[in-house]
Amino acid sequence: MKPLVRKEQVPHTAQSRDIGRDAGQDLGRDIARGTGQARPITMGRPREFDVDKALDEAMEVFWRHGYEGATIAELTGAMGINPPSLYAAFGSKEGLLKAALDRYSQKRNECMAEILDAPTAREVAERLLLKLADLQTDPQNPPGCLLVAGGLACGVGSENIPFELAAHRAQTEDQLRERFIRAREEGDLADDSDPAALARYLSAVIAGIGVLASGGATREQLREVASVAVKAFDE
Amino acid sequence: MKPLVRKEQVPHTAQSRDIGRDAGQDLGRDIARGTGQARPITMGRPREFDVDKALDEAMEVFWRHGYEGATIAELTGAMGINPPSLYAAFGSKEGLLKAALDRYSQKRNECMAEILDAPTAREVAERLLLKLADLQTDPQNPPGCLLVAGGLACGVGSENIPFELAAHRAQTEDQLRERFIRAREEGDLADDSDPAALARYLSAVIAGIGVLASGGATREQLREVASVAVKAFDE
DNA sequence: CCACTTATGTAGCTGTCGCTACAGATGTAG
DNA sequence: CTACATCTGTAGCGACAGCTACATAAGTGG
Repeated sequence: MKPLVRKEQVPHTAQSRDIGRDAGQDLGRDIARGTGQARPITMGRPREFDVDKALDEAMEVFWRHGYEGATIAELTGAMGINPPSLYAAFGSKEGLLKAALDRYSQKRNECMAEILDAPTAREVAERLLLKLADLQTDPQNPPGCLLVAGGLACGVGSENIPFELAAHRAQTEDQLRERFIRAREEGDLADDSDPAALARYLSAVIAGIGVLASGGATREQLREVASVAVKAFDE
Repeated sequence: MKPLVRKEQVPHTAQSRDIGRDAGQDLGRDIARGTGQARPITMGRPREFDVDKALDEAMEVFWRHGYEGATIAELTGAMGINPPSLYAAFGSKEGLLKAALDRYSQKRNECMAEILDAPTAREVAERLLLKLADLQTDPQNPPGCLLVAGGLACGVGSENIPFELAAHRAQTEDQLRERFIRAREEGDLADDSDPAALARYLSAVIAGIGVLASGGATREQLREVASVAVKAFDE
């Protein structure tokens, strides 16, 4: 597992436990950021594959097999590239996961915007859970949620993966907490309610739905779960 | 990954997708069942390690690192035995996991008995969630729940692991559904309530708590989640 | 044209994975 | 005692994991 550095090398193995950061220090040019903006103008041979398309494929592999279950061979196969291209663009398997997670969260945040626009806290919860019930049983992609199925517990040498996933999950919880704080200020939620607890509760239900979906639950079953879950907002 | 059978051998690699079953066909004598009953009397050299103690150690390793993240070396190290002893007793890494899961479920069912004895459905839910909030943050064992952290998505060659875990999770859901059906018959739950949906909802919250715990949530935070979650039973 | 920079494909490296052959140890059955 | 059956430790098997050296291709800037 030890990165087997032969001579010496820029230590991009520096155990960056700090999770909020972007991908590691630039090695090569810059760790390809899959934000889709046309690359300004660069020197050297241009990249021949579309980073975002490749990330979508990698995301699917991680999603279906988890971080440790996804092999470089399978990833490169799905991405349509060879290992050196992967390592030049993303630095490492972990770097690739981080990039895929960023892209995953980005897509997720697009949905979140309109969900958070719902007029009441209860309606935010309802829209969110129903939306996720649909997304996590969409035959278009693997069942469940990448942020849960990616790996809650990993072997030695991949200890930060679970942290990475947890950090991305926390984003949603943060957004919900902020929204519920606002809801309380607006009188939508009772004064004695606890926005943080509500957000954490929803975060748990979201994760739970992801687990059920991974286990093969149907869309209708998850929708029922959502219906029951929002009752907690009715007092 | 392919089990690399050299000559020929009893095909205990038979992809036993049927999840309800016991460990594979007997190879050697019998796949050690960790039920603790004194082994009646047997021939050959007696086993020198305590199967249940060893299973407890293996359980902890799977719990902390997941199925794929747990290596044979780490497992045998924790169990205090060498690989041949492991394989003689449990057949394979997957067989060991199954045995550990059975032991996990067994312990869990002991708790469940008194929880299901609670007088009302709501109280069942409350006791259960609070109990799990405590268990999953018990510093005695890894955070979270083995049935969730063990692996929701695995690589090729370990496809049945997630099914295995899901089957064990379903046990709890089944128990809850039965209990809630009884609750409705007793008038404790409304006639128009859906015991299956309530059980599935609770199952989701349980899994969600496991995910939060894996991510480092504190006991108090999980207890708050439990408090919010049971409100869904208040109508 | 020539330097320089970066991406690509082939081939292969080292470490570790799950697992096992084998010989010796330790029990029961007769 | 001799057979037989099973467990245990040492040592190591083949397969594959993540990753990279190297030569070549394909761009930029002068």
